[in-house]
Amino acid sequence: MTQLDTHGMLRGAGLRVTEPRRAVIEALEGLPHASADAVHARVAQTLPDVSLQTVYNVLHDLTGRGLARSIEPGDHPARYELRVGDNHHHLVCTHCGAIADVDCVVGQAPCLTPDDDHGYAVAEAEVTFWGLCGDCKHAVAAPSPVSIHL
Amino acid sequence: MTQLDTHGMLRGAGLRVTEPRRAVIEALEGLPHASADAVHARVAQTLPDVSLQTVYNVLHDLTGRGLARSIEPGDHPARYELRVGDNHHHLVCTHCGAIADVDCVVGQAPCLTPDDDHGYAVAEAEVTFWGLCGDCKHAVAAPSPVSIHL
DNA sequence: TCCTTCTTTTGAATACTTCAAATGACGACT
DNA sequence: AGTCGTCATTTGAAGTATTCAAAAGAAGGA
Repeated sequence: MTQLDTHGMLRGAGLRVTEPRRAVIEALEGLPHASADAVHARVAQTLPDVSLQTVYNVLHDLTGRGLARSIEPGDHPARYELRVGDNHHHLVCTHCGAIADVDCVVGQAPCLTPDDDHGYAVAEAEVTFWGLCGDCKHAVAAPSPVSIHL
Repeated sequence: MTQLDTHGMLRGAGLRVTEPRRAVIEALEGLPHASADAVHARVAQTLPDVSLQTVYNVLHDLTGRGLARSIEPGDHPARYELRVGDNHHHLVCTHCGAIADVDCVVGQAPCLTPDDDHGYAVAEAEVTFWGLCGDCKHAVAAPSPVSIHL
């Protein structure tokens, strides 16, 4: 099990060390690609009084300081992950919103560049693969007779 | 100016031909990458009684029948475009949300196919380039003294 | 022209996220 | 160890983009 130095992470980023913040980081470690709501539920297991608003605040602080990254897939709620700095992309399930990491086999940062930047100062290339995850693949393709009558 | 056969487009897709629908298609022709709100404003110039709800309905119908495509960039409102069927990507301004088309990307092909699909049935690879558009590049980098005191 | 079905309207509701003011706690400094 | 200023958290509400639902209206095949 990777030992997280939550204290060092926070202090190194210039943030005060508090229980809610440590708990959010640990939640993200256990739940990669978790939504704010999922993080809140996980944090509540050990710190029942931490509000959802605080989770949003913390996630905002973490992403602002580069300790976390937010993923905003289309119409699904935002997800958060601790993997920052490495160049990886995501597989997103169009049905349930589940996310899996895809490592960029070509290695270094933006593996793609536009042929015409239209005057934009391009900072990042984001690749999202849309599809059905293992569970939804079966659920959607072959719904049980019961589920039809919902 | 390209003459749009709105009647043929709608009938060909199995949709009834109505003024609001023709107006939405024409709005998208004049405003590529427009938001629902922007489409509504444009439509209202000729058909003031068309509601925003109707615009949402029409956009939903058009995307459902493959006549239009929706782009959902992070936390910006959804945008719509008539360009469908060709494989192109987008440049999105992180500051104002402006969108420009990118016809093709140069770089390593492996990035457009996941090395490990994690059991997903991948349907599409979407590439989004994030950056600052021409206007925002200057506005953000060198704000005028006046704007600082807002 | 009639009639069925699809569209549009109106009004409200939802989900996710952010804003704001007051209370509370971290930690730099003494 | 104690003080104090600044930053965090809580509480409660507001906001934005979008969707739901029921009733009235229009398209177009027979």
